[in-house]
Amino acid sequence: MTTPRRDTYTPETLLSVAVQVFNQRGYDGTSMEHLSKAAGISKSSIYHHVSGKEELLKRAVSRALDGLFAILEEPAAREGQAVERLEHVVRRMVEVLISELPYVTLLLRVRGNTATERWALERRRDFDHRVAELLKAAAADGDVRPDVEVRLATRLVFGMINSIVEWYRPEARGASGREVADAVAQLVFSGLRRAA
Amino acid sequence: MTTPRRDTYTPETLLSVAVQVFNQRGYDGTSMEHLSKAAGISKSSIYHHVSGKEELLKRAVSRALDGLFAILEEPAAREGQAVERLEHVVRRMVEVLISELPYVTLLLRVRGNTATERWALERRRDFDHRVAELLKAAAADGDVRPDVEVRLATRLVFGMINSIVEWYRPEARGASGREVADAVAQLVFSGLRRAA
DNA sequence: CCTTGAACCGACCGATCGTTCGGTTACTCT
DNA sequence: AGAGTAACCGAACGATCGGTCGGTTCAAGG
Repeated sequence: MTTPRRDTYTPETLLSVAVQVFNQRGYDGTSMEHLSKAAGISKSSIYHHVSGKEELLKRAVSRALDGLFAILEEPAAREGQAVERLEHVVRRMVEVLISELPYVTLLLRVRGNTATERWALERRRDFDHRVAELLKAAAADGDVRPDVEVRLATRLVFGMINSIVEWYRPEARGASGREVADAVAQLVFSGLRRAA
Repeated sequence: MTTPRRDTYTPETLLSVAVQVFNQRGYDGTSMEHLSKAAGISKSSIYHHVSGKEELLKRAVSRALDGLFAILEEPAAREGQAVERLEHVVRRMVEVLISELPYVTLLLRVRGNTATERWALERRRDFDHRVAELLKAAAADGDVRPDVEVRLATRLVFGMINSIVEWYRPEARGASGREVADAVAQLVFSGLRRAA
């Protein structure tokens, strides 16, 4: 049994510091010196916990991707009408995005310069395609308006959801995750759903 | 009269190359070596045309910001009902974003590490506030649904519009700027406008 | 008390960063 | 032909990059 002896860093606690700095300065704009200053330990000490800068990135984006993919495994995302499953996924995306804000923020900003970043981009595309399939199915059911192209609508909806990371600040307590999810669902579906 | 003698670089033509590379690798992730390779001239030759890396960034974001602010000066953005002016600004934002795609893309990705980036962020905030005022006025007129908070709706709409830079590729000829603007207006306003 | 090992550090590595400098080339104008 | 100059180059600058190395500190376990 290894009990934590004192207040010291683990790869996880170090990650939470690193992700904050990454999001503030950008991954490429963050040096190990920046991280060491923010963490309050020396540059070399960071390498005692993680193998390097890129492992921190990998851990961060993995956490974000795991949270998103888990949504697709939820019962409400797998059973029922496509349009209902879609609405559930949209709402849960907003909630996960907010609960894992710094990690998803970093994920949405990777550009593909390293192998890790390209891997993250690929997994993101997979997820996007899975959601696009849902929208396509809802369109086939006739549950969304037919005058906006499915492909285009998917991208715009993703754009709206993902943009939340650009302004949502949990400490400001302006709106809870559920409230934001409600607003997004309102905007998305009152625009998407065929008028009764 | 200075006629261009041969096919040589000017600050403007060099900028168009640089912005492409910036958008592919990220500003911080782009070295002068990368730029020189992409431009086909030596690293030191770049300094014959521009004062350095940051001037390229400044020129790029200025061009994007000028395009956006010009929208607010158009007659249709200054006269008439607030909700009509808002719709015009939204449509024109999409069109400018697409016609100046690489420059706006770069603008939307700056993080604030340098003085130029912070200046760009500040001007962006100014623009956002101007548009938010329009939405607020439309809400006061009773022309948008009252059950979604104005502040939140503004951010989500901006998010949807700005996200276009993440996927729109002019060479693919999937949809013209006007077609995308139509789709955005459909989604935004069928969700925003009070049912008749 | 003494060994062990996690946590940490300063000094340093080769590589690369943005930038500068002293030229050379090649075109225009007279 | 000769002067002037825009466009360009290779070499090198000090600074900083991500990462390594040989330790030191200190609490836990026997």
